[in-house]
Amino acid sequence: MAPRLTAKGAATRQRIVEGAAEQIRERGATETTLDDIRARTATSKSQLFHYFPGGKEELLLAVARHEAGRVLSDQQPHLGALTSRQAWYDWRDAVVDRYRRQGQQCPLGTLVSQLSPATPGAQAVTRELLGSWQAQITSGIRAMQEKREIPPELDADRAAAALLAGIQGGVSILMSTGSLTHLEVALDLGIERLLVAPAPAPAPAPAPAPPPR
Amino acid sequence: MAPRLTAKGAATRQRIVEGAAEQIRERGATETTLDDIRARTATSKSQLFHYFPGGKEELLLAVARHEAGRVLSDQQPHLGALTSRQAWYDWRDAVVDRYRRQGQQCPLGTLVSQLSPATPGAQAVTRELLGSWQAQITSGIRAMQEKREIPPELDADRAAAALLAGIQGGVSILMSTGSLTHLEVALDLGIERLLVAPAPAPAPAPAPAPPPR
DNA sequence: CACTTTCTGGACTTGCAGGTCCATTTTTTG
DNA sequence: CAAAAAATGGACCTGCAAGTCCAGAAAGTG
Repeated sequence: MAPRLTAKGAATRQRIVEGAAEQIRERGATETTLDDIRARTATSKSQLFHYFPGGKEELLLAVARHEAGRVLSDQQPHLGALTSRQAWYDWRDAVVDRYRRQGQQCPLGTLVSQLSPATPGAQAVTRELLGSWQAQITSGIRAMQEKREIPPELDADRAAAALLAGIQGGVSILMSTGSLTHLEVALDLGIERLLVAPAPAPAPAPAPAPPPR
Repeated sequence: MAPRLTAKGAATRQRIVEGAAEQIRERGATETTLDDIRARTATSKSQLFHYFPGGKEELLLAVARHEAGRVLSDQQPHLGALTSRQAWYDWRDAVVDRYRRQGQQCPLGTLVSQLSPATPGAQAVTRELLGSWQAQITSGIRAMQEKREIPPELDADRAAAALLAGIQGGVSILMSTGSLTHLEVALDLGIERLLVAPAPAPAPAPAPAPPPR
């Protein structure tokens, strides 16, 4: 079934995925045809189907995987080591920068929406991306809690989920309006909420009764 | 240019928009063809182009406007009167409920991504929706500040922007993974942050400029 | 150096969705 | 009620993009 690839074959396959990713970043997934990809990557129709027997859908899925990898790697090394206040601020800047550069193109967004709502493959890719992203934020929060830079009673999982949601929303607003401010605000306020109390002293905090719910 | 519509014509046009909206909610924008809409609304090809001379793009734009209206009206009356703690909690529930019911279909999301990234018309629709949404949150925050339920030094605009970003992100994660928890967490933590300090404030508090829009 | 497998080129087929056209019916208007 | 304007039905056209096919070149394998 799975034909083994030679070195040359692997290179071609790679070239196709990367070229398709570029094309999609520039023109959007719906606007991208197999012929566009063919032209840009200097390949023939048969090569496309040779490496992606499932046709366009399989190719798009491969591109989605490729782009998902980029999303996380573009945030490194900060995201992987959120162990100091400075690291958090650097990470924040890296995220803002990445999306400023990317502008209004959301490769992943358009991809998954093109792959129809709930293609199992597409869901798996986003699920994995979001899961890994959130896990790294969570462990950053835990690290800061151990250093007493974040209150230990805070629920790291929920805080990470909220922060990730803010980022996602900021990005999605960037896509649809072109404005970067929501992403910035979501990150700034989200991080500020975490790091605001550097209290090394677990002194008697006269916290008022927490609200219902 | 603009042919005046008779009562019958307006009704037909309306029927087309609503039928198209339903179809798109069920099957997604990319999967919806003019023939699907034709069949569902019992119209002919010429009617579609009679009422939407710009073809599919114009029709999709009209549907987008229609759906954008629904997004806000589904949050009323809570969103329009965030003037008590209870109103905020009710609003929160209304939002969660709306998207729980909607499930993994995001009419607007798929619509704007189908209308290509940055069609001016599509941008205008989302821009207006987000603007109005955020403005209503902002004035809710201001109202609570006047009642001393939210600290007056808090920047209402930024807080509203962050909250809206959280909601958007929660929805977008719901679309791609089917999980509602991020939306819930974003709302819960976002509101909690605002309402946490019910400080009754000292008497001679000089009223902070209450510029109610 | 045979010979097998993988890789490549590109012409061809196919289906379908968007869009056009015009004839006919219904409604409005004076 | 007659002329004009709007609404409707549905056949038809057209282009394009996905997918197929097969023949031939290149690369590995013994």
